[in-house]
Amino acid sequence: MGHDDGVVARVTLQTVADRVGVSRTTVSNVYNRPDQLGDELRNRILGAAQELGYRGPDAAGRMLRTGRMGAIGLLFTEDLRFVFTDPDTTQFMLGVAETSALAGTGLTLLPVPLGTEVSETAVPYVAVDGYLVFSVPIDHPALETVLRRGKPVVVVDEPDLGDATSFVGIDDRAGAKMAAEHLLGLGHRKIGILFGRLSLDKTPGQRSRAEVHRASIRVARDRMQGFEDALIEHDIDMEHVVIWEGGGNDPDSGRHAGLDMLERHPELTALLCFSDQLAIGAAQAGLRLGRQLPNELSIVGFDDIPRAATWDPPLTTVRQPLVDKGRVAAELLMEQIKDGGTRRIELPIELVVRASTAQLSDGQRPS
Amino acid sequence: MGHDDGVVARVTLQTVADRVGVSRTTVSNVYNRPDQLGDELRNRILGAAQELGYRGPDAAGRMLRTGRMGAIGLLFTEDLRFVFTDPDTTQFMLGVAETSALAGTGLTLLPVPLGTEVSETAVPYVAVDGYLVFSVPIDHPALETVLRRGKPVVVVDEPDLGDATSFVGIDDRAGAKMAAEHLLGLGHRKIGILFGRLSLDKTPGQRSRAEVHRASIRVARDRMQGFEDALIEHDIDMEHVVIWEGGGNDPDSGRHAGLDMLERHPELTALLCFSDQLAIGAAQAGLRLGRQLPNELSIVGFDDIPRAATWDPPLTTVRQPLVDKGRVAAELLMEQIKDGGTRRIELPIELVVRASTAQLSDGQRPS
DNA sequence: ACCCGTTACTGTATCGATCAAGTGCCCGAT
DNA sequence: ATCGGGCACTTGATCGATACAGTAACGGGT
Repeated sequence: MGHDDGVVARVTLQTVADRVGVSRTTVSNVYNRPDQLGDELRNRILGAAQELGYRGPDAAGRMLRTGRMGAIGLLFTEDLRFVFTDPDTTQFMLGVAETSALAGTGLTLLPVPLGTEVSETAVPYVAVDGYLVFSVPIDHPALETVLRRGKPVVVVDEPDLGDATSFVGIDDRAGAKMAAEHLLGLGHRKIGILFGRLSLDKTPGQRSRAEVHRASIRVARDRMQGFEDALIEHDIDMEHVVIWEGGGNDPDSGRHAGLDMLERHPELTALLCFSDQLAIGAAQAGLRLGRQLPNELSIVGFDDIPRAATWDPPLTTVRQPLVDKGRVAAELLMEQIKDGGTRRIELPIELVVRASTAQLSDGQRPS
Repeated sequence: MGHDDGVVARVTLQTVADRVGVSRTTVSNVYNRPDQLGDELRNRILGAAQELGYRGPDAAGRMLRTGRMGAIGLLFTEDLRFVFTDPDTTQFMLGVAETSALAGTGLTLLPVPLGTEVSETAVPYVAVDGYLVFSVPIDHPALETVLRRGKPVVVVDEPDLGDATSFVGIDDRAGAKMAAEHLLGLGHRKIGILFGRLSLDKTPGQRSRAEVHRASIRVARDRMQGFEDALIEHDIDMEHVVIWEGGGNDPDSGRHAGLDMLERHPELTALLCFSDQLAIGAAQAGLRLGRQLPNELSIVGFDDIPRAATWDPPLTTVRQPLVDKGRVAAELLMEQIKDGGTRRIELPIELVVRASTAQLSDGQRPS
């Protein structure tokens, strides 16, 4: 060995090659192109490898030469807990997992919880061929780190970085408009809007229209636009629409925010929720306050997570294909790793009308 | 460049070093030991790096030299769907994720679904410092592949490979004995046993005692032993105990198997289930057949997943610390990566009595 | 003036594998 | 007898970075 001794001599391709009396490359071929060798020699080499305790080609050496890492990185800015708990995320992951399994590549989870220094995570150095960025606010520091590495990147939903990366998302504005139009069509006029989070700092509470338009989370901004498109068309005075930020995208946040909203604004007859998770919480809040669903309070969600259909009452919602989103995102990444090209894909959405929304009843009409 | 040209010249440490007029090593130190340089030089180098578009040290090169990959691999033999869906697994993952985040290492998911060739997955080549093997049957081919790489391995639950690897598990035999003793103490004598899966080939149906003892899944064998320990102490004739294999570890399998068991053996007054997931299914089956729980049918689960406490009726179960299991497993792996030592850790278990079990009622007693 | 420790850097020796090109040989076709 | 071509293998170059030993310059203490 050289300067750094002290270790037991490692067994490498060369060791095996020397023992058998062939070249390095030939031994390499045993593992990578077994068909290029005669049977007899291959078995002889395999035997020697076994005997010497050779463990197969070293990952680092191979990576250095080939430039391929055999794994893709998944960037999350939530607590990793989220990945395994939040239904939108798990659905998405299912799609990613399917594609990556098909491609025979590993899936490296890279959680960067709020408050963690990016440099203390594996993000800057981890061996991956590309990154999947899942719904990360544009001002998150991990984003810069990932971009700086210059590897292929696919962004899902957030943020939109133009042609530098591939992008998968939906037409959030149109989806939100559908949801609002549905409620307006049922006669509702006093409609509340419930967001999960508008930016990285998450204090729950009422928000002004302007604040929402300044949100750092694009999806929130776009959906707000969609809601407005419909509401303005129906001559609703936007300045007086009740808007709330729940602080998180989970039923608990939805319940708390829902209680606040409905207590301070009992005139509301319907709620537009940013997600099904929030909608579920809001529905609980409605019930808690003695409102019958959907007759005394209509609720619309977003996403169509599995639970939406089985909830009581089943949620009216805007369906987006979450599993497909994961699948497509992973496919775009593989594509980009292979030929470097970036693409944008917009997945279809659809209004799913279930039992959580109803015609505005006579009793609810302002006299 | 050399033989394989055609690429735009890459920017490496050397490029930057040449530009600034320092040595490669000094540039390396800018990234890895920033404190070893004077401020002025560091900034000059950083400036040049920026200007040349240097993206920071290459992962492959670094790995080759240091031998550290910065990620750990998680081997699963189930569909990856399982990782995000099965509550036992997600709880476990939470613990793993916590520890790995603390250590600043990536988490590489390596699903090897049944029917997939191991060589077509990333398992044999992926860049990881060690593997976490989660409940893999001893005869699974992926296991050999992992072991052959000679990296640190921590096995969780299954299989027990002795001192070659670290091991985290519980005393399954004792846990099962607790569960059985609880039912026996309540007066039950006609007790059915419901397993999820005994080996890789998963056909549901009734099983003999001997078949269970030949199960390739150690946990199943050990728990069977524990059940027997208690039952035999209470003079139950083991040859006539009804044993079922559900085919999977989910509520659906539990429901189907539960229906079969109770229809063919209506004399059963209690069920010992391999997991809470199965117990939930079995409870549904009991209700479907018009049995009142727990008065007309007692059910004991295993694991104490979050849902067990909120199920109706809340499940009596044997608690094992699933999150801790993940945490401890990851810690043992880090330890082994650092100093090579293997250890065995047995986590504590505890019988949690809730409302799914009741005293054998008079009506149930054989006349 | 001398000793000795520290700081800030340089130079060299690898780490292990793969690729592109080349070599020798055998075989059938001309 | 010669040529072309394919097979089975070898040679030489290279991927990018870090560990470690070494050294020049500096400065405080006596």
